[in-house]
Amino acid sequence: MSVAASSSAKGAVPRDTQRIYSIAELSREFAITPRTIRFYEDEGLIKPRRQGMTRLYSVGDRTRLGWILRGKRLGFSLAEIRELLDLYQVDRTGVQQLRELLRRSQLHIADLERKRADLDQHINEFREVESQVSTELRQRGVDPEGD
Amino acid sequence: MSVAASSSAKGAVPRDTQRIYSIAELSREFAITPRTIRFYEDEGLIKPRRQGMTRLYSVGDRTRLGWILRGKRLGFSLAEIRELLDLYQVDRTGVQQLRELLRRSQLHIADLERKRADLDQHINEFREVESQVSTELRQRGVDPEGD
DNA sequence: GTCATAGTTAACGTTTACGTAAACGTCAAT
DNA sequence: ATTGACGTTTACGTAAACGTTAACTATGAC
Repeated sequence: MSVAASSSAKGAVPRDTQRIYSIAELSREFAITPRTIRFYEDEGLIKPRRQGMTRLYSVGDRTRLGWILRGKRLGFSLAEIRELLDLYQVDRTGVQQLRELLRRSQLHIADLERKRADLDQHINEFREVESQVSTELRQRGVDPEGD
Repeated sequence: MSVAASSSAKGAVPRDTQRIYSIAELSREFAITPRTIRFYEDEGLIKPRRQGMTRLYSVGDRTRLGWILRGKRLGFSLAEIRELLDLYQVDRTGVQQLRELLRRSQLHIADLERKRADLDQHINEFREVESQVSTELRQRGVDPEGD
C-alpha cells in the first residue's frame, strides 16, 4: 500500500474504485487550475492514463494529487514532494532497499517533527496574543465575542 | 511585548539587551547570506539602525529575523509574514483596533491549526511506513537499528 | 601607504510555480 | 453548420525570493 494511494484505510469508503475523473473535475474539487495539474504532470508528479490525447485520472491519481497539495500547504517544494513520492515507488524487495527506505523515512520524520515544534511555538505565541487582547477588551468592558 | 521581540519569556536569558550584531554575524548564526537579510529589509521586514551606511542589528532585530525565518520554514510567503508582523505593530489603544487584532489573530490561529492537522496526518503516514519497513526487516532477520 | 577584511549600492541573472494567450481538435446541442 | 463547452500543445510572461557580479567605501594591521 503506497502512501499516495491508501484511501481504503477503514472508514474512507472508496466509493467506486473504478471511477475516473476529468481534469476539470479534479481542478474544481481541489480548487486549482487545469494548468496546475498539467504542470505537475510535466514535473513528473502524476501520470494519468490517456484516451487519445485526453487525460483520465484514476482514484489513485486523485489521492496522489491531494497528497501533493497537502505537501505544498506544508511548505515543501515540488522537488521535495517528488522525492518523497519517489521514495515509495522504489523496489522494496531487497534488504538494502528496505534499509535505505527506513533511513530516509526516519530522516524525513525528524524533519517533520522539527517543523511541528516550530508550528506549535508559532501557534502558542498567537494564542497568547489572543488571550491578552481578550483580557484587555474585557477590562475595558467589551465582550470579545460580540460583533 | 510584541511577538517578534519576546525573548525574555522566563528562561531565555536576554544576555545583553544592548548587544548589537553585524550583518555577517547574523548571516552566520542563521545560515543565510547577507544579501537575504538586506533583501528582507528592502521588503520592509526589518529596519536596523544605521551608523553611517553600516547596518547595526539590535537584539530585537535578531529575534525578529528568527521569527521571519521560522515563518518561512512553515511555508509562509514573505508577504504573509509581513502581514503577520505588521499585525502586532498596529495601534492597540482603540477598542476597534483591538477587536480587529483579535479577529485576525483568531483567523490566523485557525489557519495554523488546519496546517497542524495536515502535518500530523503527514507524520502519521510516514510513521506507519517506518514501522512497516522495520517489521519487514525483522521478519527477514535483519536488525533495523544496525548499520 | 597598501593590503585584507567587511561593509555598501546597483543592477542583472536564476529558479520555482505557475498564468496567459494562441491555435487547434472533439463532440453535443441548436 | 456553427456555437459552446471541454480538451489539447506550444510558448512566452510573471511574481517571489533570492544569487551573483561589479564597483565602491571605510577601517584596522603591518
